[in-house]
Amino acid sequence: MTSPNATSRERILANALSLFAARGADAVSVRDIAAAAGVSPALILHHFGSRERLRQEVDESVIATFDYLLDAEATTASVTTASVVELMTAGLPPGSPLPAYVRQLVLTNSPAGSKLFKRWYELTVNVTAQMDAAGQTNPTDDPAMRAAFLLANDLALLLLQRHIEDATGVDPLSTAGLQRWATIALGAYTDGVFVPPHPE
Amino acid sequence: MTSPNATSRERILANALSLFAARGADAVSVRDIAAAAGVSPALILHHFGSRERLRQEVDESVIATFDYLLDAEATTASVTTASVVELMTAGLPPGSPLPAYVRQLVLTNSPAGSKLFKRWYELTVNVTAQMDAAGQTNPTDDPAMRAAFLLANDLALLLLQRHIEDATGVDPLSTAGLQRWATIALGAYTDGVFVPPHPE
DNA sequence: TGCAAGACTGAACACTTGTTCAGTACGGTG
DNA sequence: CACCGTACTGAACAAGTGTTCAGTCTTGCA
Repeated sequence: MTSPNATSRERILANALSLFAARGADAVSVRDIAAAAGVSPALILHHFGSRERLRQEVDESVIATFDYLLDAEATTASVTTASVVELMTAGLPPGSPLPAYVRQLVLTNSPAGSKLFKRWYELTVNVTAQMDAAGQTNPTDDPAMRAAFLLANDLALLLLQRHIEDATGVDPLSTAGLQRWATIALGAYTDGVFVPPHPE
Repeated sequence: MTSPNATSRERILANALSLFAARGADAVSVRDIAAAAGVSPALILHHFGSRERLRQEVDESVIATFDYLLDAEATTASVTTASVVELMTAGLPPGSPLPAYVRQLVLTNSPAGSKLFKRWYELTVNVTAQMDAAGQTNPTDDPAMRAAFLLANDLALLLLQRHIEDATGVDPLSTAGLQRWATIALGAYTDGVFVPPHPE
């Protein structure tokens, strides 16, 4: 899980991230993390002061990772889909605990979750505004709500991953699943899903 | 919160539901519920045997409520939007803790959450299949994934309510907010959001 | 070599948790 | 009336929690 020559501090952080992601931060004790990292519980308090500060530091590291991913995306690739989920699956190693951790962040009332959502929302507003200006979207008189709609739908895939996998039999975050999902989403957002009530 | 002539057992159930919905079931102690219901902690164990069985009973009552709502919807109204969120906001009293509880259910790995999602998924599959047969939808070769997409987008509104309210300034589950949201959703699903890459 | 600073631990602390249990109050039935 | 079952409580228990602390081991610098 962690490279064996990592410092104890780094091992604590990495294992805390994994455990928080898997079970939710409130369900993980200092002793759990200590056992996973192979250190004594007291060492965690020595390095981080309190359980809460460890949690905050994990939050900050996650936010920093996303800042890095967004920067990398902004410089290298062109603006393609502006999908947070695709950004994550493309930029993170396959077994990364980060998607699960983000799920926990967004669903609890943590300030880090609010920060991430707010950042993604502004990104969505900007991208859709650019597309508006380029004439690539159908006009709307409620761009704020439309951005929220698109972002929420994007995150829904992440939040409901398990349930969607249960229902359809395919992990929607796998390569194959994501492709099917993206096909549906793209089709829905361009051609629509329902036919207009007054055809002609 | 609860009618004063309700039995202690009913008061315990109602207060447990509210507290579970607000904080998440794992963050609520037996003593918390006892204090809210105005009884001793031991009485909760007397009526329900264990904390876990109380939790299960709350889950069952929530599922029963949704069964009732779905039945009522099926008999009275015609199939309009098949939106779970609209079903909830229309069929529940304004201050109901149920939406928040469902959020908790769906986010944790609880069997009750899986049960609800599976039920809603089948409902979505059926409704879209009917619309397919009636020629009210654009054709797709992946109806299973399309149903998952529509359902996930619907639930996203519920799961991300707080964040959407923070970002847009409007509670998307309020009457006004829901109307704006529905307008966006309907427009997106009929006319599309993005213009096709090859216009003509 | 000596010493200071940091990494690190085991044991203990005060507290909260779910649960048990003996016992009280009460309401209906024989 | 006596009796029994049920609702209900206060006190206690064992286990788990975050945190503290005195003390050991190691490392690098004077």
